[in-house]
Amino acid sequence: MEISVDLFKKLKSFSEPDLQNQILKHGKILKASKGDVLIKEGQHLNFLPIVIKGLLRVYQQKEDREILLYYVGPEQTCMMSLSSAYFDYSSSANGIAMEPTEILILPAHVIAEWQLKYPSWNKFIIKTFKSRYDELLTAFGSIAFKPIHVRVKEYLHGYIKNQKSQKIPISHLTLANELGTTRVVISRILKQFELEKKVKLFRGYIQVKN
Amino acid sequence: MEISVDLFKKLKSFSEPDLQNQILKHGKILKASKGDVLIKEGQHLNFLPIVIKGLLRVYQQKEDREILLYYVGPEQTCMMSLSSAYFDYSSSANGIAMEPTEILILPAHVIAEWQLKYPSWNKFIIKTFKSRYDELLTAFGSIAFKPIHVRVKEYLHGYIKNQKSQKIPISHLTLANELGTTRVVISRILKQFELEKKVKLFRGYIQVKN
DNA sequence: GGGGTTATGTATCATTTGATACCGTCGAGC
DNA sequence: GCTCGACGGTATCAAATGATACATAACCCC
Repeated sequence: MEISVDLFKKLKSFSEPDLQNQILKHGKILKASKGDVLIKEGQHLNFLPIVIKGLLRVYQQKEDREILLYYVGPEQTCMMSLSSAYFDYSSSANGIAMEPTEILILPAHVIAEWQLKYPSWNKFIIKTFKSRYDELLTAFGSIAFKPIHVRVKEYLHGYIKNQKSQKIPISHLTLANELGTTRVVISRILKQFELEKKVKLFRGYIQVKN
Repeated sequence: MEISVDLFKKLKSFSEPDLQNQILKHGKILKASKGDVLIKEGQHLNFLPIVIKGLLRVYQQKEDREILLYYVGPEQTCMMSLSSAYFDYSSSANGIAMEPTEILILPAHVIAEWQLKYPSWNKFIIKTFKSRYDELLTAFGSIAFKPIHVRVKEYLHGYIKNQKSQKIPISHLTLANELGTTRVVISRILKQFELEKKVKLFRGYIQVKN
């Protein structure tokens, strides 16, 4: 698909006209449907994807268990790809579209030079590295020190804080995959929370009280 | 302490003469003794430390448990400080000198502009971000999916691979702190390994067999 | 050699987490 | 209505991990 200048209404991080021209010249737009797998573990990536609209979920997998690393929302890019693109490494995670998602694709060979030429690009990259690192560090601290029921609680609270809604549309199985555990464990913990009047459980969603 | 040009024999990453001059102009050398705490959780850092000689250990702590994040060796810098220095955040980990260590200290306000001016500096930063991220990701995967005895085994093998020695000078307690668990757990696992003829245990060190 | 400190061995017990199995319910689609 | 698959509840059991306690041994320093 062709790119239009409208793009930069959505990607405000890239302010320099020169950079915008470069992006228009080298970039492509990709549209992904819900459920499309965009990145696979072990795969070499020679492009950098920047989400314009929608949401990607990036996670690690081991046999039948998986664990969330982070989400990539609009104006963000994916750490795995960034590493791959700069250093020709392969990805160590999987990425899947959670909803219909529009992605700007930039070829790896152009972005290294932008790093020096365009301050806003540079800042974007550094910011991405830092925020992804912080997220991962937080997750690491949680999994190293906190019991699962606390992580569940924090997940729920994190959700309602972001979405401003007490109603969390997630199945027990999905929640288990976010936290790297199994469905039964989650069901048990949620049921306990319900007995403690902290939540109310429904099919397909969880209502957090007061 | 004053800086001399000799420095750049040890820090080969910084090749541009201009950058070297900048470093000479703004940098200071700090000497730390074994056990000196250089970074504390929550602390604001307005400088970036680059290790010249020696070793720093960076770890997270929670109550009486701790877990290793990474080591900072010669020619490397610390992720926490990097984040702090670029974004004026506070550190979310602790850093301590493991041996007598010499550190180049650069004030935070100068490094942001170097990022655009000096390609070798830029590369250094990106490389640091990437390798720290990869380390953390590996650690995260391990702790999420692998039982402790496997992590112990991998720690031992990682050590002998780096140090080319089958003799690992570490106490059970220290090893427990590297992996985020407790001494008794480590003793139990190592004893099991010994019964399986995989290692031989001594006071203060572990001998890995064949 | 004595005294204090650190390192290690080990037993016991509780708790957390995970694996397995089975069942009932709900909702979509026919 | 019926069927099928996803979802959730729950019981049972096993394994991993952690907490506590105590004993012994090695080492350091004086």
